[in-house]
Amino acid sequence: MANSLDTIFAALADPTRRAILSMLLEDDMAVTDVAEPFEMSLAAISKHLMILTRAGLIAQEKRGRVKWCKLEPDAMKNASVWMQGFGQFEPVNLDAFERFLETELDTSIE
Amino acid sequence: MANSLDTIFAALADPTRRAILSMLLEDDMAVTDVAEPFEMSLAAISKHLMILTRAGLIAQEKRGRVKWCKLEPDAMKNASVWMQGFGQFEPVNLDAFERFLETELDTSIE
DNA sequence: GGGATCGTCAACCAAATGGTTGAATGTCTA
DNA sequence: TAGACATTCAACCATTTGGTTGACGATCCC
Repeated sequence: MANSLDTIFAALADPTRRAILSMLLEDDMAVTDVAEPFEMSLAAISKHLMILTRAGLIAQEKRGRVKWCKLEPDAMKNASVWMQGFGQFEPVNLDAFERFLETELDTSIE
Repeated sequence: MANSLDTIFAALADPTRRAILSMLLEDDMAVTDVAEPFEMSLAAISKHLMILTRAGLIAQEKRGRVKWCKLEPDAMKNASVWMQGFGQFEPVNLDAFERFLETELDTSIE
């Protein structure tokens, strides 16, 4: 089944894929542009994007020869609901979130 | 680093481990009792518990010959904050959460 | 002490994962 | 039409993962 917790959490477990999601938070991007900051091959990034797509975390739309990737934030909702059942967390702290993004990008883009 | 998003999401990606966390939501349990509803070996469950412990999602404490496992809900907080940055989700729906638990237990305990 | 119980360790195995390279496909543009 | 560009496919490789079994170290209790 698509959007299962299995595939969503597995997709999120990889730092490269989380970095890609963070990048897409800014704007939609073409595959080549997604791949640019990473040191791995374009084919590897293509595989990562396929995994994110199968998990429902992003959507890909081909226009001409360019395939655009955009965030699909609803897919994380199931997982988020599941997680929040385990504790009452403080209201979302967006400052903390932005610090996460910075350190994540620093450590995963290499 | 312990409690990194890598290890937390990887730990959550396995249905057996999520089922274990759901069971521990009810009460602390000994390793043998955790293993009881599953069809796999005790050694396999022991490995799963080690992965959950390394991720910081549970804590294990040995009293006598029995090792007690208890939920450590704070560890999910980082991951939850990270996820919520990607969208404004509705306030937590605990009914939906309980339905998740039921279907998850049905499909992962075999 | 001796036997049952609790849990882990070690060695092993099959399958999945994350990466590579090179060829192939499709599309734009001069 | 030819070439450049965007992306994926296919084959391959090393490592990790999730499971098994059997032996082992503690601990409880008679």
